[in-house]
Amino acid sequence: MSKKPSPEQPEDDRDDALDADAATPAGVAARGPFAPVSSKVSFPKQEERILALWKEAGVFRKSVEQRRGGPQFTLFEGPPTANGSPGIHHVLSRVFKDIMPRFKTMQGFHAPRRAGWDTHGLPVELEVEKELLLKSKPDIEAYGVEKFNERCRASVFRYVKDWERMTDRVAYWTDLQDAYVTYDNRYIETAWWIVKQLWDIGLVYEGRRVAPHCPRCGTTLSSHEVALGYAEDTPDPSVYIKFQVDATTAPAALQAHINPTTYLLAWTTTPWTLPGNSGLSVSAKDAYALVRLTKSGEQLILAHARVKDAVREEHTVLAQVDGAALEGMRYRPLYNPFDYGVDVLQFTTPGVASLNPVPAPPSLTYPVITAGFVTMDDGTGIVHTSPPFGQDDYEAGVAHGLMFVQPVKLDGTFLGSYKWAGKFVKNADDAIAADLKERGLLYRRETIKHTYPFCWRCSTPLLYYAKSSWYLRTTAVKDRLLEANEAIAWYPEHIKSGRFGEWLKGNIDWAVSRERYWGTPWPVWQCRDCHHQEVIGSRDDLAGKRGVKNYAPELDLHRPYVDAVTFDCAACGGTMQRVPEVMDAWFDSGIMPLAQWHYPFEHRDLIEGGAWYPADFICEAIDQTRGWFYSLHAVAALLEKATDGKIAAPSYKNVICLGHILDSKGEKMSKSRGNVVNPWDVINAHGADAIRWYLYAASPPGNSRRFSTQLVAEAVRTFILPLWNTYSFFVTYANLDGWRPGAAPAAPPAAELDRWVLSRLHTLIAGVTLSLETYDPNAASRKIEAFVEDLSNWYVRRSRRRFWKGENDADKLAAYATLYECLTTLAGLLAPFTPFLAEEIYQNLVRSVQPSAPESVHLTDYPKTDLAKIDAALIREVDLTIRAVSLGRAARSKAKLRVRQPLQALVIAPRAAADRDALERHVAHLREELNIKEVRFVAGEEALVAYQVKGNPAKLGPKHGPQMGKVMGAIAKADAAALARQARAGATITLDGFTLAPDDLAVGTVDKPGYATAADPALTVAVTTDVTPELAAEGTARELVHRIQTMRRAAGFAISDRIAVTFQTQDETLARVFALHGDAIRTETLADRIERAAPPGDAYREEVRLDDVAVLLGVGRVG
RNA sequence: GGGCCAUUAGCUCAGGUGGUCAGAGCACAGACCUGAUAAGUCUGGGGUCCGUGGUUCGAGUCCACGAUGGCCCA
Repeated sequence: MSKKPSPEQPEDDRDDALDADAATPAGVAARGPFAPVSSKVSFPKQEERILALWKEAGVFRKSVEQRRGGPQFTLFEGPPTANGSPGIHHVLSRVFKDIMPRFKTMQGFHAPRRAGWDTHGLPVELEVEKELLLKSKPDIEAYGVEKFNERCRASVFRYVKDWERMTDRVAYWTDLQDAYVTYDNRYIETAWWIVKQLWDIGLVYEGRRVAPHCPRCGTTLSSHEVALGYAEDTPDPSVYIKFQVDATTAPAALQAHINPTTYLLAWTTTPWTLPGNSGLSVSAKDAYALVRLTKSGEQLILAHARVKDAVREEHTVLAQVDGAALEGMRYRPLYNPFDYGVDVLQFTTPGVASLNPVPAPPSLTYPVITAGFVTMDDGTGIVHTSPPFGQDDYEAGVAHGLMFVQPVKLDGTFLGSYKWAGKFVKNADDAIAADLKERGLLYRRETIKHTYPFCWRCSTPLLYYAKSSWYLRTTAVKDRLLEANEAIAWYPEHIKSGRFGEWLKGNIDWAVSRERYWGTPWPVWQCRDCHHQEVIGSRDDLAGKRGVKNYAPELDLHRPYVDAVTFDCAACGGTMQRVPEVMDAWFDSGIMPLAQWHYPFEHRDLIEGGAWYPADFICEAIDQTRGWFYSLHAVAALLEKATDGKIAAPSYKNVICLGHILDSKGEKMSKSRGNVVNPWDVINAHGADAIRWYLYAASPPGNSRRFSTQLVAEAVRTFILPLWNTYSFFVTYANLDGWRPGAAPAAPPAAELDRWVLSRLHTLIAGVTLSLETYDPNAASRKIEAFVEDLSNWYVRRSRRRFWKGENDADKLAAYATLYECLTTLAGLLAPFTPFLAEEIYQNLVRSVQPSAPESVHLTDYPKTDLAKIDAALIREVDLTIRAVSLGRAARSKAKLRVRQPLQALVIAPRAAADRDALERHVAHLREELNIKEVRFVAGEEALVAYQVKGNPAKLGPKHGPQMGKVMGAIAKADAAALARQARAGATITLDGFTLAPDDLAVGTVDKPGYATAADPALTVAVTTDVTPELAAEGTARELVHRIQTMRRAAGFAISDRIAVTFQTQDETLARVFALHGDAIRTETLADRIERAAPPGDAYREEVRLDDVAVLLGVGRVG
């Protein structure tokens, strides 16, 4: 091996990596075409330079534009809110959103991407309330809705610069300039249009729903807010109430036992809801008992299973019936609302949530109903039901046509003429209990502690309160929701029928209005006089109304401006005024497919032509199943019905549903815990590619994942650096040789190594493409990792001498062409994953020598598999060879024979004949890798190892007990090889009358003298351990080469410097090594001469010991 | 209280349809190799595959119940 003259490697970090036309750095006389690549590189700095290049050349725009005319690939951006700074979980979703359109673009799809911002909603209002120190809705109104909404509008883009910087820096390619914004008038107009379409076919209605309500703030709380305010161990009354039965309505089975003091016994922790009672719920399938209290003679009806806990006095069970039999039985109200001046309404048509006033009947009774929510876990199995309070109660009221008695005002105080009128509900509990006790209707009273929600702002207990709300009748399209879900490909798949499917099955109508300020105004106008209602479907619609006032074309459609617009009532001529509600911000997000284009007022072709509807791909975290995933799906199904299928469901075809990012301890990241990872710390330390690669490769996207900066650093070490080193290696040698890519060689390369790695490469292309086409970036990235491992640790290692040799023969050129193909193909494959690294490699390896090539890797086509280059058999053979090498190293290690010491033979005993044939084709690699003179094959491992068979006392003891000694003795005396063969074959062995199972024996192997072995299931590999004086001398010579090379480096010589070597030793054996192997040593170390002499004064010298023999070595530059 | 997911080595994770599946990487320890050198290779220790029952000739793998954690709902 001869070393060619070479320039010194530049140490500086290159600054012109991307500038293919830049002059070669001063002082570097590279003959090759490639910019030198330092193994020390700052990836974050390099990425910044690449960002600048993309920006300058407009690469993103070009990548989209050049595919115009290709099939469309549409991504819907789930709009984030920019009123908080982006965290690592936002990086996660941006990165997974990014990869698919990049991949599809390179496959020829036209994939325009449009950003969007979610700008409405309670979180925005809360931020502003906090800033302005406002505490309630009255506070906001006093401050002024106009000014309040101005502040909201100003705050939503507070962190938009941070978002844009992060988006740009992690290379999430999306059009931020043309982002859609949900507060835009055009966006709102589309929202109105959609509501109108749904209204016209009866999918919109006004109803009530039970919502957590803060009586002090006068507002509904979102579930998120409720979650903030739960207090455990809240004491509350626990009362058992007696409801007097109407004897004539009792079921036949009980009739005979009913007396005038027979009661239904119910339990509640909220006595203040009792005046609103209008029904008692029982479980149809459970047994109920009529019990007689011995002492008082009173009779109670309650669940049989609850008698023991609820009735703690002497009693007898008189009769028993199923809950179902109690249905329809009636009882007298505790408080007849007609006597207390409270409005009485009723769900007059069971199943319809519509309330009508009812007149007072001559004698008022309420019914017993059956309901699914009744359990036998606590209480009496009879549940006091009050439709104005509690979701279950309300639904039961609708289903059974119960009366609706609301004795409590929104501020939480009682109205009417009750003794406790004007009191706050919680303060009325005692008065009500006392009143019932006085009337003999209180059976028992205790106090319990349980978890109860309080307002997180003012600590007022929340009331579940039936409030008026606008609904979208999603239940009318429930079947379509389920059916269309079948057409969506979910990743991971379990979401489809699991979390999302279950949610759809339990579908209830969507309460879509909010009594708030900063949101899309609900487009219903109502007549002040006759309550006639109209929905406005567009600005023109509003402008054209008869008698319209306060409307102008430039009108901001938000509150309070839109509230001022009135027009004449078509029914009575009165004044039509907008109702006060705004829309749920989830509705904003759900209509985004149409609203981002101001459909149908503009861009009809984009939607109706199918380019922008439905989406091919969306991607968000799992918490969106009931958020955006649902709002999109629900809007699609409703619109499908309203447009006769013109806008069809589903509105998206593929979803990657991401798991959450947890901290390194598996806990949720939250500001209060202080365990939030700032994405910038990670980006600045390791780069965006590192964080991207980690997120793709570490675990399947649907799993929640523990995150730490440490793990990103690991991704750099295990993947990015090995790839970078391979690339750096290639550039270094290609430049030394002046190699440049030419026309691809027509014939397949002669070297098996080349054919092997290309076969691996093209298998990889097929695998990665398939994985990405099935939305599995995780599988794709793992395949790439495995390939880079093979490329770096087998192909390059095995090929190093081919690159290093002096002459530029065909073999060397083939090696260059092969490695070049691998690296440039990897650049293409990696472009959607690690866009910066891919670009760097592409710019230097392709653009620099091929000015006509596309100016960015992101403008190239995705690599395509050449099936002709795939040789599956060869891949298996090399895999076997790598394993044999690994075993050979293990065998050497066992015998403590370092690889620098040549050994005579490697002996392989393959189990399968085919493996022998395969390995025989690769003996050259085995010899070189293991530093072995010859490779031999033997038929069975008996030539290499002897068997040692012992009894396994743990197994044999229980079976043979006292006979153990005999059994062990028999085994010891028997033929070990024969026993081993039988045991390994899994046969039952009979020995001296004992029956032995295979695992009764412990089979060990002992290397035969002269061999060290290592084995895996397919191969046993041995090295000969005899080191002859000749081999020893050769080993010492190699050791000397190594020491001299190390000294060259320590002395700071250049790779190509020629040297003179001197040595001094007392040991004649060592001196003979210099004599015998002097030529080899000189060649390897680029030494002109070797002399047994003292080192000259200017030489670099070291006293070294080789196997306890001292030698003074000196190296000096010559010439 | 309900639903979905996860639980495999100290850490991060692989382990289609039950049959060498007890693995990889990192970390740790020891050794080796090396002009890709702030890389690389090999070896080793370390695990009741969360627990308990069940189905089966056979269970990380299927079923039931339970525990812990995450998420979404009550």
